[in-house]
Amino acid sequence: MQESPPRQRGTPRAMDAPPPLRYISYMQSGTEARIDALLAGLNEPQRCAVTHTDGPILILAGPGSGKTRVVTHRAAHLALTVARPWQILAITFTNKAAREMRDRIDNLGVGEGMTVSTFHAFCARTLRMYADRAGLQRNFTILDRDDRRKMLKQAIERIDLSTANWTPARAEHLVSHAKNEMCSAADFEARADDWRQQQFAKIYRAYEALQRENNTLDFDDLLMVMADLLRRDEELRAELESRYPYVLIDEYQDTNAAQYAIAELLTHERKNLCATGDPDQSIYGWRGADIGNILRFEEDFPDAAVVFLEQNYRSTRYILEAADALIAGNTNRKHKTLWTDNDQGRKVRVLEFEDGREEADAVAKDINRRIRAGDSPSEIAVLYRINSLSRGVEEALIREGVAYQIARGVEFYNRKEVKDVLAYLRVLVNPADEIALTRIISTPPRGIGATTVERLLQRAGELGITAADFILGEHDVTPLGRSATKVRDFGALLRNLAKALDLTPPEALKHVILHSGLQAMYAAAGEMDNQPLANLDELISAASTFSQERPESTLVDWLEHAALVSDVDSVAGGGGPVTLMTLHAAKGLEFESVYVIALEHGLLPFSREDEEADDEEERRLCFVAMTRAKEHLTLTGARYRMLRGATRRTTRSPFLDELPDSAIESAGRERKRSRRVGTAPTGALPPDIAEWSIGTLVEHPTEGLGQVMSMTRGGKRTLVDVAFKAGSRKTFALEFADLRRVDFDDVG
DNA sequence: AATATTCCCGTTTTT
DNA sequence: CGGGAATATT
Repeated sequence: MQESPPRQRGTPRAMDAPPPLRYISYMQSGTEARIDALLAGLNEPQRCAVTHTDGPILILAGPGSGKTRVVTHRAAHLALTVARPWQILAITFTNKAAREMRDRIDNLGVGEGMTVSTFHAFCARTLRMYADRAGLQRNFTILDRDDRRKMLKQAIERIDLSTANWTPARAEHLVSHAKNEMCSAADFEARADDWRQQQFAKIYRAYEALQRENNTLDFDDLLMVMADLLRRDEELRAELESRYPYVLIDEYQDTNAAQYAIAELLTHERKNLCATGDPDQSIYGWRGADIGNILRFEEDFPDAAVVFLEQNYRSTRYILEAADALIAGNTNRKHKTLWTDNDQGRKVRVLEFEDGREEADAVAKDINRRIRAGDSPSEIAVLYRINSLSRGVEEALIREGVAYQIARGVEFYNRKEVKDVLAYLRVLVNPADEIALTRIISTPPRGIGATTVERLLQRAGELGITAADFILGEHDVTPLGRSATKVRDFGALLRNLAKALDLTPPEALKHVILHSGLQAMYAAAGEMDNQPLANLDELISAASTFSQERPESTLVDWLEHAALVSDVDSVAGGGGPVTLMTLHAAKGLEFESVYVIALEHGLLPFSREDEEADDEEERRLCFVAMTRAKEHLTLTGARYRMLRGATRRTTRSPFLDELPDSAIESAGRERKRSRRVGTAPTGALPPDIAEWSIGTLVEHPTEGLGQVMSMTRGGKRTLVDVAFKAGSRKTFALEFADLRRVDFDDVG
């Protein structure tokens, strides 16, 4: 998380009322020159977005349109005119985005004191600060996905439901979904209208109870509880709004109901909400993101300024044309007219192969060829829909001798050794955290097994205390049977480790790693694999960095940081190798050369028999992938694909048929006879007749710009008569014609 | 209580 | 096919 400390020297305390906004808008000398510098080199809509100050504004930013630049310059502009830096709150989804934004604002030299944070980090920090008002204990710990599953499993067992019908994964999905909608267990129970939902309501309720007993929150709780608190506590809501009169939310298309509520509540009076995003890049619907939030913005915030950033600075014309044609197939969107001044470039290649191996070989060879020709490996990426597709490419790259990295393979903080240490710290900070306790009680193995743990938990339950309190409190351990002394020894160990609570995060880590026995355990295994110990060292240095950046931070702060950060900052260098990653992971990145593989029906667009696919989201995903490419874009597929050990015949991705002939060059499988938009096998694309009328401006690949002179609606098709600027006049069947609507949307 | 074995199941995953 | 988790050994 890139947050500023809550208070900066020389600035008012966090909760002091800010000076009246108009009063501080008097500019200091030199400010005008700095504003000019901020605006230099911006295009017209970008400038609009940057100089807008009060009231709601929606910045619809196409891919490669310089959004981050606009957002950072806008924040800087606010700080130079109507606001003080510490009155600005910028919220992102990822830590990476937060860091980037903070760095770039810092470089502009006016960001001192600004709060730049992820949604989750902001909520966690605020909830801890106002724990009493939120009905929480200040030392709550944050559950990750694995922990949450374990706890759900306990919940299911506790209410004696068979886990066969209720897998923790299934329950997790439902709980997460409910929380994203801000639906508590009680709410869910109230509206459960069949037996199955009632069963689930019981699980949810039991899970809530367990969380309370363990003094934990899961990721979704951070948002839901925060939204709920802001709703209930008007005084606090108003306090936060006056603390942060200017709020900026990035990637707004990815907000869920809880995040939407938070955004709305934080800006309830002043409406100083700046939302940036792109509905066409909404790819997290399955995680609860509601694309409707951004599409409804103008209704939710009447009088909102709307700025379209449509000029693309990233990709060649061919790439942009292909991507734009694809996304035009969606109906649930805000129409943008993407354009670029960049060169036409090379056509998008569509290559089809016999099988996955051939495909992977060809991709690897092509990558090798590029690198030999002098291209930088770090500017090359291979993208795929599902992780299991990486294997074939990896093997092919190895055969070719090309170095690669997989983005977000095993996340650092998810490694066993890291979670082990964190579990120790969690128990020290929050003894009620039973998930962490049961993890460390036999890590390293100390002769305490499942049955002993069972008895321990039962005995603690009888006494009405937590298991950790029982162990720490030197209670009578005889009811635990044979392993009683082992438990007593473990209690002594915990008391020794508790010294870590008075140390700085890195020192606490060192203390725990050494005295818990983890050091010895991993050293013994070190003959085979010394990675764990190296990772622990890295963990310590990450904690040191954290401590240096925030000298006043406590162990609780660092644990929170660790829970909300998925990866330590790797040295991002230009000299890195070829990158392999999922389409989702590629969002926000760009590469000179991009290969998107496995464009096959069922894989991209992804679908499963039992679940209905969201083809529009899949199309957005493909759009996101294509628009990562700056110079070269290659789309590949295979006639036969081995998946989960079985080889199957594939069907060409319907998305390929939606790309305009003019922008692609194909090789491989025979093309389908008709590849026109209107007859794409998805059936998703009968042109929206309502969007066409006499006078509509159109573009044709060979004829150029034109205007609809008349329309005739026949039985099955609609004929349009178009007069072209070049002088010609032609009649087309709208369903089959390669006509594109040209729009001139109002800007700002 | 710790280790070997089978068996089961399978998207994407910012936090 | 391959990883994780429930189950069978020692």
